[in-house]
Amino acid sequence: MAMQTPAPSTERKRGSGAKTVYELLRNDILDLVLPPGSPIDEVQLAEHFKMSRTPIREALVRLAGEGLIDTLPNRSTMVSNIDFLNLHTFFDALVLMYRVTTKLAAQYHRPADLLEIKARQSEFATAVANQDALAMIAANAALHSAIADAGRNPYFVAVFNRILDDGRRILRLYYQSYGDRLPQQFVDEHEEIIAAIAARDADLADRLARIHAEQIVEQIQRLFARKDRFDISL
Amino acid sequence: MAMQTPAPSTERKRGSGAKTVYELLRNDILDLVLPPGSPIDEVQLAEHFKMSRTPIREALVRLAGEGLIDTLPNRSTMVSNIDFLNLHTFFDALVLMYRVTTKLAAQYHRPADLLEIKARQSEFATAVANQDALAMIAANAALHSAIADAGRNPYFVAVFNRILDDGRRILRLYYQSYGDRLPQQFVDEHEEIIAAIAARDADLADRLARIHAEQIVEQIQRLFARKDRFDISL
DNA sequence: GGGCAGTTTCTTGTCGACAAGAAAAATACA
DNA sequence: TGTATTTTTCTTGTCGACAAGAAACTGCCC
Repeated sequence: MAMQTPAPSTERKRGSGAKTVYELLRNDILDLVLPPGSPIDEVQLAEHFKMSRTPIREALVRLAGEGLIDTLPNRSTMVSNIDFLNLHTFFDALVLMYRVTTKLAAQYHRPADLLEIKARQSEFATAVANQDALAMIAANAALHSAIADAGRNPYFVAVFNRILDDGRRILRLYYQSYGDRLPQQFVDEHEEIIAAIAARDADLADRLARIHAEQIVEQIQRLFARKDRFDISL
Repeated sequence: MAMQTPAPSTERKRGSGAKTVYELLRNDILDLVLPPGSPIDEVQLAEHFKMSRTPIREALVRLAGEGLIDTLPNRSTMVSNIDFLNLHTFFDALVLMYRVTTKLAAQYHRPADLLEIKARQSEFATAVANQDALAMIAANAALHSAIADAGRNPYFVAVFNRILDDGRRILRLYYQSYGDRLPQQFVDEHEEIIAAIAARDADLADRLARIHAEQIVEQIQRLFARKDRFDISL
Protein backbone atom coordinates (compact mmCIF):
# COMPACT_ATOMS: atom_id res chain seq x y z
CA MET A 1 0.00 0.00 0.00
CA ALA A 2 1.66 3.16 -1.21
CA MET A 3 0.66 5.98 1.06
CA GLN A 4 1.05 9.50 -0.14
CA THR A 5 0.16 11.43 2.96
CA PRO A 6 2.24 11.07 6.09
CA ALA A 7 0.16 12.61 8.82
CA PRO A 8 2.04 15.28 10.73
CA SER A 9 4.00 14.89 13.86
CA THR A 10 2.47 16.84 16.71
CA GLU A 11 -0.51 15.74 18.71
CA ARG A 12 -3.87 16.16 17.05
CA LYS A 13 -6.91 17.84 18.49
CA ARG A 14 -9.61 15.70 19.93
CA GLY A 15 -12.19 14.76 17.32
CA SER A 16 -9.99 15.48 14.34
CA GLY A 17 -8.53 12.00 14.08
CA ALA A 18 -11.21 10.23 12.09
CA LYS A 19 -11.86 13.28 9.99
CA THR A 20 -8.30 13.75 8.80
CA VAL A 21 -7.85 10.07 8.07
CA TYR A 22 -11.12 10.07 6.19
CA GLU A 23 -10.19 13.03 4.05
CA LEU A 24 -6.67 11.90 3.28
CA LEU A 25 -7.71 8.36 2.46
CA ARG A 26 -10.55 9.65 0.35
CA ASN A 27 -8.28 11.82 -1.73
CA ASP A 28 -5.75 9.03 -2.16
CA ILE A 29 -8.54 6.77 -3.41
CA LEU A 30 -10.01 9.33 -5.80
CA ASP A 31 -6.60 10.22 -7.20
CA LEU A 32 -5.81 6.54 -7.62
CA VAL A 33 -2.83 6.79 -5.31
CA LEU A 34 -4.68 3.85 -3.83
CA PRO A 35 -6.00 2.12 -6.96
CA PRO A 36 -9.01 -0.19 -6.87
CA GLY A 37 -8.20 -3.42 -5.11
CA SER A 38 -5.57 -1.94 -2.83
CA PRO A 39 -5.70 -3.63 0.56
CA ILE A 40 -6.58 -1.39 3.48
CA ASP A 41 -4.90 -2.47 6.69
CA GLU A 42 -6.19 -0.94 9.90
CA VAL A 43 -3.10 -1.53 11.98
CA GLN A 44 -0.83 -0.26 9.26
CA LEU A 45 -2.90 2.90 8.98
CA ALA A 46 -2.94 3.23 12.74
CA GLU A 47 0.85 3.10 12.85
CA HIS A 48 1.15 5.43 9.90
CA PHE A 49 -1.08 8.08 11.43
CA LYS A 50 0.16 7.38 14.93
CA MET A 51 -3.23 6.83 16.46
CA SER A 52 -5.26 3.88 17.63
CA ARG A 53 -7.44 1.76 15.42
CA THR A 54 -10.66 3.35 16.64
CA PRO A 55 -10.57 6.58 14.65
CA ILE A 56 -9.19 4.69 11.65
CA ARG A 57 -12.15 2.39 11.87
CA GLU A 58 -14.58 5.28 11.92
CA ALA A 59 -13.03 6.70 8.78
CA LEU A 60 -13.30 3.33 7.08
CA VAL A 61 -16.94 2.95 8.04
CA ARG A 62 -17.64 6.30 6.47
CA LEU A 63 -15.75 5.46 3.30
CA ALA A 64 -17.59 2.16 3.07
CA GLY A 65 -20.84 4.10 3.36
CA GLU A 66 -19.84 6.08 0.31
CA GLY A 67 -18.93 2.95 -1.58
CA LEU A 68 -15.27 3.85 -1.86
CA ILE A 69 -14.04 0.76 -0.02
CA ASP A 70 -15.41 -2.75 0.32
CA THR A 71 -15.29 -4.64 3.57
CA LEU A 72 -15.43 -8.42 3.62
CA PRO A 73 -16.74 -9.39 7.06
CA ASN A 74 -14.08 -10.80 9.34
CA ARG A 75 -11.66 -10.67 6.46
CA SER A 76 -10.01 -7.91 4.55
CA THR A 77 -10.88 -4.42 3.40
CA MET A 78 -9.89 -2.96 0.07
CA VAL A 79 -10.48 -0.05 -2.25
CA SER A 80 -13.64 -0.70 -4.23
CA ASN A 81 -13.49 -1.52 -7.89
CA ILE A 82 -14.76 0.61 -10.73
CA ASP A 83 -17.51 -1.17 -12.57
CA PHE A 84 -16.45 -0.81 -16.17
CA LEU A 85 -19.02 -3.27 -17.38
CA ASN A 86 -21.83 -0.93 -16.41
CA LEU A 87 -20.34 2.38 -17.41
CA HIS A 88 -23.60 3.27 -19.13
CA THR A 89 -25.28 3.62 -15.75
CA PHE A 90 -22.58 6.09 -14.85
CA PHE A 91 -23.12 8.01 -18.08
CA ASP A 92 -26.89 8.08 -17.64
CA ALA A 93 -26.58 9.45 -14.13
CA LEU A 94 -23.85 11.89 -15.12
CA VAL A 95 -25.83 13.47 -17.95
CA LEU A 96 -29.05 13.73 -16.00
CA MET A 97 -27.39 15.21 -12.94
CA TYR A 98 -25.32 17.66 -14.94
CA ARG A 99 -28.55 18.91 -16.46
CA VAL A 100 -30.63 19.03 -13.31
CA THR A 101 -28.06 20.65 -11.09
CA THR A 102 -27.11 23.25 -13.69
CA LYS A 103 -30.72 24.11 -14.35
CA LEU A 104 -31.47 24.46 -10.65
CA ALA A 105 -28.37 26.59 -10.21
CA ALA A 106 -29.71 28.96 -12.86
CA GLN A 107 -32.94 29.21 -10.92
CA TYR A 108 -31.81 29.38 -7.34
CA HIS A 109 -28.24 30.65 -7.19
CA ARG A 110 -27.31 33.59 -5.00
CA PRO A 111 -24.50 36.09 -5.55
CA ALA A 112 -22.08 34.27 -3.28
CA ASP A 113 -22.60 31.07 -5.26
CA LEU A 114 -21.44 32.73 -8.45
CA LEU A 115 -18.24 33.86 -6.81
CA GLU A 116 -17.55 30.33 -5.66
CA ILE A 117 -18.34 28.90 -9.07
CA LYS A 118 -16.10 31.38 -10.85
CA ALA A 119 -13.26 30.67 -8.45
CA ARG A 120 -13.51 26.96 -9.28
CA GLN A 121 -13.64 27.67 -12.99
CA SER A 122 -10.57 29.79 -12.64
CA GLU A 123 -8.75 26.91 -10.97
CA PHE A 124 -9.91 24.62 -13.74
CA ALA A 125 -8.62 26.96 -16.43
CA THR A 126 -5.28 27.26 -14.67
CA ALA A 127 -4.94 23.49 -14.44
CA VAL A 128 -5.71 23.11 -18.14
CA ALA A 129 -3.19 25.80 -19.02
CA ASN A 130 -0.58 24.02 -16.91
CA GLN A 131 -1.42 20.64 -18.43
CA ASP A 132 -1.87 19.39 -14.87
CA ALA A 133 -4.25 16.47 -15.29
CA LEU A 134 -4.70 15.69 -11.60
CA ALA A 135 -5.48 19.28 -10.72
CA MET A 136 -7.81 19.61 -13.69
CA ILE A 137 -9.80 16.55 -12.70
CA ALA A 138 -10.19 17.71 -9.13
CA ALA A 139 -11.05 21.24 -10.21
CA ASN A 140 -13.64 19.98 -12.64
CA ALA A 141 -15.35 17.99 -9.90
CA ALA A 142 -15.15 20.97 -7.55
CA LEU A 143 -16.65 23.29 -10.15
CA HIS A 144 -19.64 21.11 -10.87
CA SER A 145 -20.07 20.42 -7.18
CA ALA A 146 -20.22 24.16 -6.59
CA ILE A 147 -22.84 24.50 -9.31
CA ALA A 148 -24.87 21.78 -7.66
CA ASP A 149 -24.57 23.55 -4.31
CA ALA A 150 -25.99 26.67 -5.92
CA GLY A 151 -29.01 24.61 -6.99
CA ARG A 152 -29.78 23.99 -3.33
CA ASN A 153 -31.25 20.55 -3.59
CA PRO A 154 -29.50 18.34 -1.03
CA TYR A 155 -30.64 15.10 -2.67
CA PHE A 156 -29.19 16.03 -6.03
CA VAL A 157 -26.07 17.40 -4.40
CA ALA A 158 -25.48 14.10 -2.63
CA VAL A 159 -25.84 11.87 -5.69
CA PHE A 160 -23.97 14.21 -7.88
CA ASN A 161 -21.01 14.26 -5.55
CA ARG A 162 -20.92 10.48 -5.65
CA ILE A 163 -21.05 10.56 -9.42
CA LEU A 164 -18.29 13.14 -9.55
CA ASP A 165 -16.19 11.03 -7.20
CA ASP A 166 -16.42 8.06 -9.51
CA GLY A 167 -15.75 10.40 -12.41
CA ARG A 168 -12.54 11.52 -10.77
CA ARG A 169 -11.33 7.96 -10.58
CA ILE A 170 -12.36 7.12 -14.12
CA LEU A 171 -10.77 10.24 -15.60
CA ARG A 172 -7.64 9.75 -13.59
CA LEU A 173 -7.39 6.23 -14.85
CA TYR A 174 -7.33 7.53 -18.38
CA TYR A 175 -5.16 10.57 -18.00
CA GLN A 176 -2.48 8.73 -16.13
CA SER A 177 -1.99 6.33 -19.02
CA TYR A 178 -2.25 8.74 -21.90
CA GLY A 179 -0.56 12.11 -21.79
CA ASP A 180 -3.11 13.79 -24.00
CA ARG A 181 -3.64 17.46 -24.46
CA LEU A 182 -6.10 18.65 -21.88
CA PRO A 183 -9.22 20.00 -23.55
CA GLN A 184 -9.37 23.77 -23.77
CA GLN A 185 -12.83 23.23 -25.19
CA PHE A 186 -14.19 22.37 -21.77
CA VAL A 187 -12.99 25.65 -20.37
CA ASP A 188 -15.05 27.49 -22.97
CA GLU A 189 -18.09 25.35 -22.39
CA HIS A 190 -17.85 26.00 -18.68
CA GLU A 191 -17.81 29.71 -19.37
CA GLU A 192 -20.98 29.45 -21.42
CA ILE A 193 -22.70 27.44 -18.71
CA ILE A 194 -21.70 29.90 -16.03
CA ALA A 195 -22.98 32.76 -18.14
CA ALA A 196 -26.33 31.01 -18.54
CA ILE A 197 -26.54 30.47 -14.79
CA ALA A 198 -25.70 34.09 -14.12
CA ALA A 199 -28.38 35.16 -16.60
CA ARG A 200 -30.85 32.87 -14.79
CA ASP A 201 -31.70 31.26 -18.12
CA ALA A 202 -32.72 27.81 -16.90
CA ASP A 203 -33.53 26.35 -20.29
CA LEU A 204 -30.27 27.48 -21.82
CA ALA A 205 -28.37 26.16 -18.82
CA ASP A 206 -30.09 22.83 -19.22
CA ARG A 207 -29.27 22.63 -22.93
CA LEU A 208 -25.65 23.63 -22.44
CA ALA A 209 -25.21 21.22 -19.56
CA ARG A 210 -26.61 18.43 -21.65
CA ILE A 211 -24.27 19.14 -24.55
CA HIS A 212 -21.33 19.46 -22.18
CA ALA A 213 -22.15 16.23 -20.41
CA GLU A 214 -22.68 14.29 -23.59
CA GLN A 215 -19.37 15.47 -24.94
CA ILE A 216 -17.61 14.34 -21.81
CA VAL A 217 -19.31 10.98 -22.08
CA GLU A 218 -18.34 10.72 -25.70
CA GLN A 219 -14.73 11.54 -24.93
CA ILE A 220 -14.54 8.99 -22.15
CA GLN A 221 -16.04 6.39 -24.45
CA ARG A 222 -13.50 7.13 -27.13
CA LEU A 223 -10.71 6.99 -24.61
CA PHE A 224 -11.79 3.64 -23.33
CA ALA A 225 -12.24 2.30 -26.83
CA ARG A 226 -8.62 3.20 -27.51
CA LYS A 227 -7.60 1.71 -24.21
CA ASP A 228 -9.30 -1.53 -25.13
CA ARG A 229 -7.35 -1.73 -28.34
CA PHE A 230 -3.92 -0.78 -27.05
CA ASP A 231 -3.93 -1.66 -23.42
CA ILE A 232 -5.70 -4.88 -22.69
CA SER A 233 -4.06 -5.28 -19.33
CA LEU A 234 -6.17 -2.65 -17.69
CA MET B 1 -35.84 8.10 24.49
CA ALA B 2 -38.63 5.62 23.87
CA MET B 3 -37.10 2.50 22.47
CA GLN B 4 -39.31 0.09 20.64
CA THR B 5 -36.94 -2.73 20.00
CA PRO B 6 -35.40 -4.62 22.90
CA ALA B 7 -32.57 -6.57 21.41
CA PRO B 8 -32.85 -10.25 22.22
CA SER B 9 -31.26 -12.11 25.03
CA THR B 10 -28.75 -14.65 23.81
CA GLU B 11 -25.27 -13.85 22.67
CA ARG B 12 -24.95 -12.35 19.23
CA LYS B 13 -22.72 -13.58 16.45
CA ARG B 14 -19.53 -11.72 15.83
CA GLY B 15 -20.02 -8.91 13.34
CA SER B 16 -23.77 -8.69 13.75
CA GLY B 17 -23.68 -6.13 16.54
CA ALA B 18 -23.38 -2.91 14.59
CA LYS B 19 -25.62 -4.19 11.84
CA THR B 20 -28.56 -5.03 14.08
CA VAL B 21 -28.30 -1.80 16.00
CA TYR B 22 -28.12 0.10 12.73
CA GLU B 23 -31.20 -1.56 11.31
CA LEU B 24 -33.30 -1.29 14.44
CA LEU B 25 -32.39 2.33 15.04
CA ARG B 26 -32.99 3.14 11.42
CA ASN B 27 -36.48 1.70 11.49
CA ASP B 28 -37.30 3.46 14.72
CA ILE B 29 -36.21 6.74 13.18
CA LEU B 30 -38.10 6.25 9.93
CA ASP B 31 -41.27 5.21 11.76
CA LEU B 32 -40.95 8.20 14.07
CA VAL B 33 -40.69 5.98 17.12
CA LEU B 34 -37.69 8.22 17.56
CA PRO B 35 -38.99 11.57 16.29
CA PRO B 36 -36.69 14.29 15.03
CA GLY B 37 -34.74 15.85 17.86
CA SER B 38 -34.70 12.74 20.02
CA PRO B 39 -31.42 12.48 21.89
CA ILE B 40 -29.26 9.49 21.08
CA ASP B 41 -27.22 8.32 24.04
CA GLU B 42 -24.44 5.87 23.34
CA VAL B 43 -24.18 4.41 26.83
CA GLN B 44 -27.92 4.03 27.10
CA LEU B 45 -28.01 2.20 23.79
CA ALA B 46 -25.06 0.08 24.86
CA GLU B 47 -26.90 -0.98 28.01
CA HIS B 48 -30.11 -1.52 26.12
CA PHE B 49 -28.51 -3.78 23.55
CA LYS B 50 -26.14 -5.31 26.07
CA MET B 51 -23.00 -4.60 24.11
CA SER B 52 -20.12 -2.17 24.33
CA ARG B 53 -20.17 1.31 22.88
CA THR B 54 -17.98 0.36 19.93
CA PRO B 55 -20.60 -1.35 17.74
CA ILE B 56 -23.15 1.26 18.77
CA ARG B 57 -20.76 3.90 17.59
CA GLU B 58 -20.30 2.23 14.24
CA ALA B 59 -24.07 2.15 13.73
CA LEU B 60 -24.30 5.83 14.59
CA VAL B 61 -21.54 6.75 12.18
CA ARG B 62 -23.42 4.98 9.44
CA LEU B 63 -26.70 6.66 10.30
CA ALA B 64 -24.96 10.02 10.34
CA GLY B 65 -23.61 9.24 6.88
CA GLU B 66 -27.17 8.82 5.68
CA GLY B 67 -28.22 12.04 7.32
CA LEU B 68 -30.61 10.37 9.73
CA ILE B 69 -28.85 11.64 12.84
CA ASP B 70 -26.84 14.75 13.58
CA THR B 71 -23.72 14.67 15.69
CA LEU B 72 -22.51 17.77 17.48
CA PRO B 73 -18.78 17.27 18.07
CA ASN B 74 -17.93 16.52 21.67
CA ARG B 75 -21.51 17.09 22.61
CA SER B 76 -24.74 15.31 21.89
CA THR B 77 -26.24 13.27 19.08
CA MET B 78 -29.85 13.42 18.02
CA VAL B 79 -32.25 12.34 15.35
CA SER B 80 -32.03 14.77 12.46
CA ASN B 81 -34.79 17.19 11.74
CA ILE B 82 -37.02 17.19 8.71
CA ASP B 83 -36.57 20.37 6.73
CA PHE B 84 -40.12 21.54 6.19
CA LEU B 85 -39.01 24.90 4.91
CA ASN B 86 -37.49 23.32 1.82
CA LEU B 87 -40.03 20.66 1.08
CA HIS B 88 -40.00 21.72 -2.55
CA THR B 89 -36.51 20.26 -2.95
CA PHE B 90 -37.92 17.00 -1.66
CA PHE B 91 -40.77 17.18 -4.13
CA ASP B 92 -38.49 18.01 -7.05
CA ALA B 93 -36.27 15.06 -6.28
CA LEU B 94 -39.18 12.75 -5.62
CA VAL B 95 -40.89 13.42 -8.94
CA LEU B 96 -37.72 13.19 -10.98
CA MET B 97 -36.57 9.99 -9.35
CA TYR B 98 -39.98 8.36 -9.57
CA ARG B 99 -39.88 9.03 -13.29
CA VAL B 100 -36.31 7.99 -13.93
CA THR B 101 -36.34 4.80 -11.90
CA THR B 102 -39.67 3.68 -13.32
CA LYS B 103 -38.57 4.35 -16.85
CA LEU B 104 -35.32 2.47 -16.37
CA ALA B 105 -37.20 -0.40 -14.77
CA ALA B 106 -39.33 -0.66 -17.90
CA GLN B 107 -36.16 -0.85 -19.96
CA TYR B 108 -33.93 -3.09 -17.92
CA HIS B 109 -36.04 -5.24 -15.62
CA ARG B 110 -35.64 -9.01 -15.56
CA PRO B 111 -38.26 -11.61 -14.73
CA ALA B 112 -37.17 -11.93 -11.10
CA ASP B 113 -37.56 -8.18 -10.65
CA LEU B 114 -41.20 -8.32 -11.63
CA LEU B 115 -41.88 -11.00 -9.04
CA GLU B 116 -40.28 -8.86 -6.37
CA ILE B 117 -42.21 -5.77 -7.47
CA LYS B 118 -45.51 -7.61 -7.48
CA ALA B 119 -44.84 -9.02 -4.05
CA ARG B 120 -44.30 -5.49 -2.68
CA GLN B 121 -47.39 -4.22 -4.43
CA SER B 122 -49.36 -7.05 -2.87
CA GLU B 123 -48.11 -6.03 0.57
CA PHE B 124 -49.03 -2.45 -0.18
CA ALA B 125 -52.56 -3.43 -1.20
CA THR B 126 -52.97 -5.50 1.93
CA ALA B 127 -51.84 -2.62 4.12
CA VAL B 128 -54.31 -0.26 2.43
CA ALA B 129 -57.10 -2.77 2.85
CA ASN B 130 -56.26 -3.13 6.53
CA GLN B 131 -56.03 0.64 6.99
CA ASP B 132 -52.58 0.06 8.45
CA ALA B 133 -50.82 3.36 7.84
CA LEU B 134 -47.39 2.32 9.11
CA ALA B 135 -47.36 -0.84 7.03
CA MET B 136 -48.62 1.05 3.99
CA ILE B 137 -45.88 3.64 4.23
CA ALA B 138 -43.15 1.04 4.56
CA ALA B 139 -44.63 -1.07 1.76
CA ASN B 140 -44.85 1.93 -0.53
CA ALA B 141 -41.19 2.70 -0.01
CA ALA B 142 -40.28 -0.96 -0.49
CA LEU B 143 -42.27 -1.14 -3.71
CA HIS B 144 -40.65 1.85 -5.30
CA SER B 145 -37.27 0.75 -4.05
CA ALA B 146 -37.83 -2.57 -5.81
CA ILE B 147 -38.75 -0.74 -9.00
CA ALA B 148 -35.55 1.28 -8.73
CA ASP B 149 -33.55 -1.91 -8.22
CA ALA B 150 -35.02 -3.25 -11.43
CA GLY B 151 -33.70 -0.15 -13.23
CA ARG B 152 -30.18 -1.23 -12.30
CA ASN B 153 -28.62 2.17 -11.86
CA PRO B 154 -26.83 2.22 -8.50
CA TYR B 155 -26.61 6.02 -8.40
CA PHE B 156 -30.33 6.47 -8.85
CA VAL B 157 -31.04 3.63 -6.45
CA ALA B 158 -28.96 5.30 -3.76
CA VAL B 159 -30.58 8.74 -3.99
CA PHE B 160 -33.99 7.34 -4.40
CA ASN B 161 -33.68 5.29 -1.24
CA ARG B 162 -32.70 8.41 0.64
CA ILE B 163 -35.68 10.24 -0.78
CA LEU B 164 -37.95 7.37 0.14
CA ASP B 165 -36.55 7.34 3.66
CA ASP B 166 -37.40 10.98 4.14
CA GLY B 167 -40.77 10.28 2.55
CA ARG B 168 -41.45 7.62 5.15
CA ARG B 169 -40.87 10.11 7.92
CA ILE B 170 -42.93 12.83 6.29
CA LEU B 171 -45.86 10.54 5.54
CA ARG B 172 -45.72 9.04 8.99
CA LEU B 173 -45.85 12.47 10.48
CA TYR B 174 -49.06 13.12 8.65
CA TYR B 175 -50.80 9.81 9.07
CA GLN B 176 -50.16 9.66 12.76
CA SER B 177 -52.00 12.92 13.31
CA TYR B 178 -54.89 12.39 10.92
CA GLY B 179 -56.65 9.04 10.69
CA ASP B 180 -57.59 9.51 7.08
CA ARG B 181 -58.76 6.87 4.69
CA LEU B 182 -55.79 5.36 3.01
CA PRO B 183 -55.91 5.95 -0.71
CA GLN B 184 -57.12 3.00 -2.75
CA GLN B 185 -56.30 5.15 -5.74
CA PHE B 186 -52.58 4.59 -5.26
CA VAL B 187 -53.06 0.84 -5.42
CA ASP B 188 -54.62 1.20 -8.85
CA GLU B 189 -51.94 3.58 -10.07
CA HIS B 190 -49.29 1.16 -8.92
CA GLU B 191 -50.95 -1.57 -10.93
CA GLU B 192 -50.86 0.58 -14.06
CA ILE B 193 -47.22 1.39 -13.53
CA ILE B 194 -46.32 -2.23 -13.02
CA ALA B 195 -48.18 -3.16 -16.17
CA ALA B 196 -46.24 -0.56 -18.13
CA ILE B 197 -42.97 -1.88 -16.76
CA ALA B 198 -43.93 -5.44 -17.63
CA ALA B 199 -44.84 -4.30 -21.14
CA ARG B 200 -41.45 -2.60 -21.40
CA ASP B 201 -43.20 0.60 -22.43
CA ALA B 202 -40.68 3.13 -21.15
CA ASP B 203 -42.55 6.23 -22.25
CA LEU B 204 -45.80 5.11 -20.71
CA ALA B 205 -43.99 4.14 -17.50
CA ASP B 206 -42.45 7.60 -17.40
CA ARG B 207 -45.80 9.34 -17.90
CA LEU B 208 -47.58 7.22 -15.32
CA ALA B 209 -44.79 7.65 -12.80
CA ARG B 210 -44.93 11.38 -13.26
CA ILE B 211 -48.67 11.53 -12.74
CA HIS B 212 -48.37 9.25 -9.73
CA ALA B 213 -45.59 11.26 -8.19
CA GLU B 214 -47.30 14.57 -8.75
CA GLN B 215 -50.44 13.30 -7.13
CA ILE B 216 -48.52 12.18 -4.09
CA VAL B 217 -46.86 15.57 -3.92
CA GLU B 218 -50.20 17.28 -4.23
CA GLN B 219 -51.68 15.19 -1.48
CA ILE B 220 -48.80 15.85 0.88
CA GLN B 221 -49.08 19.55 0.16
CA ARG B 222 -52.79 19.51 0.94
CA LEU B 223 -52.15 17.59 4.11
CA PHE B 224 -49.58 20.04 5.31
CA ALA B 225 -51.77 22.97 4.40
CA ARG B 226 -54.44 21.52 6.66
CA LYS B 227 -51.90 20.82 9.32
CA ASP B 228 -50.78 24.43 9.21
CA ARG B 229 -54.28 25.61 9.78
CA PHE B 230 -55.31 23.24 12.51
CA ASP B 231 -52.14 22.18 14.17
CA ILE B 232 -49.70 24.99 14.58
CA SER B 233 -47.71 23.20 17.23
CA LEU B 234 -46.06 20.89 14.78
C1' DG C 1 -30.76 39.28 43.20
C1' DG C 2 -27.54 38.94 39.27
C1' DG C 3 -23.39 37.99 37.08
C1' DC C 4 -18.89 35.55 37.18
C1' DA C 5 -15.23 32.09 38.20
C1' DG C 6 -14.28 27.60 39.66
C1' DT C 7 -15.89 22.94 40.03
C1' DT C 8 -18.53 18.97 38.98
C1' DT C 9 -20.81 16.05 35.83
C1' DC C 10 -21.88 14.11 31.65
C1' DT C 11 -20.97 12.67 26.95
C1' DT C 12 -17.95 11.79 23.55
C1' DG C 13 -13.26 10.56 21.49
C1' DT C 14 -9.37 7.68 22.00
C1' DC C 15 -6.65 3.95 23.61
C1' DG C 16 -4.67 -0.75 24.42
C1' DA C 17 -5.94 -5.44 24.93
C1' DC C 18 -8.37 -9.62 24.01
C1' DA C 19 -11.20 -12.95 21.29
C1' DA C 20 -13.31 -14.90 17.14
C1' DG C 21 -13.12 -16.19 12.11
C1' DA C 22 -10.84 -17.08 8.29
C1' DA C 23 -6.88 -17.75 5.44
C1' DA C 24 -2.33 -19.60 5.17
C1' DA C 25 1.01 -22.73 6.69
C1' DA C 26 2.45 -26.87 8.55
C1' DT C 27 1.76 -31.54 9.50
C1' DA C 28 0.01 -36.20 9.01
C1' DC C 29 -1.47 -39.75 6.20
C1' DA C 30 -2.49 -42.57 2.13
C1' DT D 1 3.29 -36.95 -4.21
C1' DG D 2 -1.26 -35.40 -3.30
C1' DT D 3 -4.82 -34.63 0.01
C1' DA D 4 -7.02 -34.06 4.47
C1' DT D 5 -6.35 -32.15 8.99
C1' DT D 6 -4.43 -29.56 12.45
C1' DT D 7 -1.98 -25.52 13.76
C1' DT D 8 -0.47 -21.05 13.25
C1' DT D 9 -1.00 -16.46 11.87
C1' DC D 10 -3.31 -12.49 10.63
C1' DT D 11 -7.14 -9.30 10.51
C1' DT D 12 -11.16 -7.82 12.25
C1' DG D 13 -14.88 -7.17 15.93
C1' DT D 14 -15.63 -6.21 20.66
C1' DC D 15 -14.62 -4.74 25.19
C1' DG D 16 -13.60 -1.88 29.38
C1' DA D 17 -11.16 2.07 30.84
C1' DC D 18 -9.38 6.64 30.61
C1' DA D 19 -9.14 11.55 29.01
C1' DA D 20 -10.79 15.80 26.92
C1' DG D 21 -14.55 19.30 25.99
C1' DA D 22 -18.56 21.24 26.97
C1' DA D 23 -22.54 22.02 29.64
C1' DA D 24 -24.57 22.30 34.19
C1' DC D 25 -24.00 23.42 38.76
C1' DT D 26 -22.04 25.70 42.82
C1' DG D 27 -20.49 29.21 45.51
C1' DC D 28 -18.74 33.84 45.64
C1' DC D 29 -18.68 38.66 45.09
C1' DC D 30 -20.98 42.86 43.84
